[in-house]
Amino acid sequence: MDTRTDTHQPADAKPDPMRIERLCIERGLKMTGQRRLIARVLSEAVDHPDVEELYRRALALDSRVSIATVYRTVRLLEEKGILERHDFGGGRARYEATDHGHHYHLIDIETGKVIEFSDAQHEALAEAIAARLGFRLVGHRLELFGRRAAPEAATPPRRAPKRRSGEGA
Amino acid sequence: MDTRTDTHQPADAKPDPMRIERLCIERGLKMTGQRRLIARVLSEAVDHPDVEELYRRALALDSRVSIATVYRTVRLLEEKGILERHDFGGGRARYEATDHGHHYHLIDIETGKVIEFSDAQHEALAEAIAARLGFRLVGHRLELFGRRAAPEAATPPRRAPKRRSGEGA
DNA sequence: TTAGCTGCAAAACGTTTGCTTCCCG
DNA sequence: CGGGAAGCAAACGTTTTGCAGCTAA
Repeated sequence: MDTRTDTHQPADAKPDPMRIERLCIERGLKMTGQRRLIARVLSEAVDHPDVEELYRRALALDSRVSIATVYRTVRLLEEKGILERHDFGGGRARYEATDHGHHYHLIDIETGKVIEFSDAQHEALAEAIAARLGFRLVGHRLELFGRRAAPEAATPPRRAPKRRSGEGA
Repeated sequence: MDTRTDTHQPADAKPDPMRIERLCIERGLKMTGQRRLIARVLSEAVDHPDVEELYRRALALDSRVSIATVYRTVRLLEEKGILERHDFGGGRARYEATDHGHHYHLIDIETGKVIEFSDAQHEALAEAIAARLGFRLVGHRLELFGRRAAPEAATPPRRAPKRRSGEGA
């Protein structure tokens, strides 16, 4: 992790459509057709889709999946440490593969877009704070909520989510 | 906010049982019996109770409240900026008064206990990162998940919450 | 062969809401 | 008095689950 605070959203995309499947096999998971399908959708995602979005993408490739299986699978993969669950508000959990390094999120409160960034300085600070409090850091998350800075003109209005602060995949 | 990373959980407790009610009146809210009751429970809380816990505490003082009112009230107070909602995992929202300064949370993953701390250095860093990404920081949250450091002997086992990573108020 | 996965529909969960009655201001 | 608040129960949207049948290993 570098000191530079760099964005890498659709930038360095996921080149390998079998990344996740490989991870599943590594952890000894039985690979069924639908798991392979969901794994592929996850491998190709460069965003933070929720279950419904994953289901939609999976259906587009093969209609023989049910949303219950998507739920069961993301849960399984989360338990196996392959996926990370996020709650960015909006009431639904959103997922992301854990295999592209630890990073943080900046949520654009106007558009709901999530920007990823990493920051070594912050990493160190978190570690230091935990130590000072007498803890060994196991995990941490930093979420910034911001508005695009001045330069731009006005920004388009936003639709209100059911409740909470949310966005949409 | 000072540079020192200091804990202040049950430490500087809430001395004034009418703090929240006063804030409500300041913002022009109509004060009913149940709002006063809920405000009092909130004023006395030194933790991060969820709605059910608030309801339980309120009931103990006066049985003439319904959980629907608790829900409506926390939502109202959140909109008014008097309360802050947190999602520490566990599937239910947890609340905390906003009137004791911006701070962060360290969640002890063994016990589920939440420790509050503030850190000016981190505050500045968050601001800087947002600026670097071209955003004006509107809000941010930092959550550390840790395990009590070595010195202690073994730590007691944990009960598993329904799902997610959660804890309990 | 069989442990374990899938689909379906129903249940569970936290939370919101429609409606009527009640009360604060 | 009038507008907003409370209580109840029903509705909601997301997620989990029981069960019967199917499938990877």
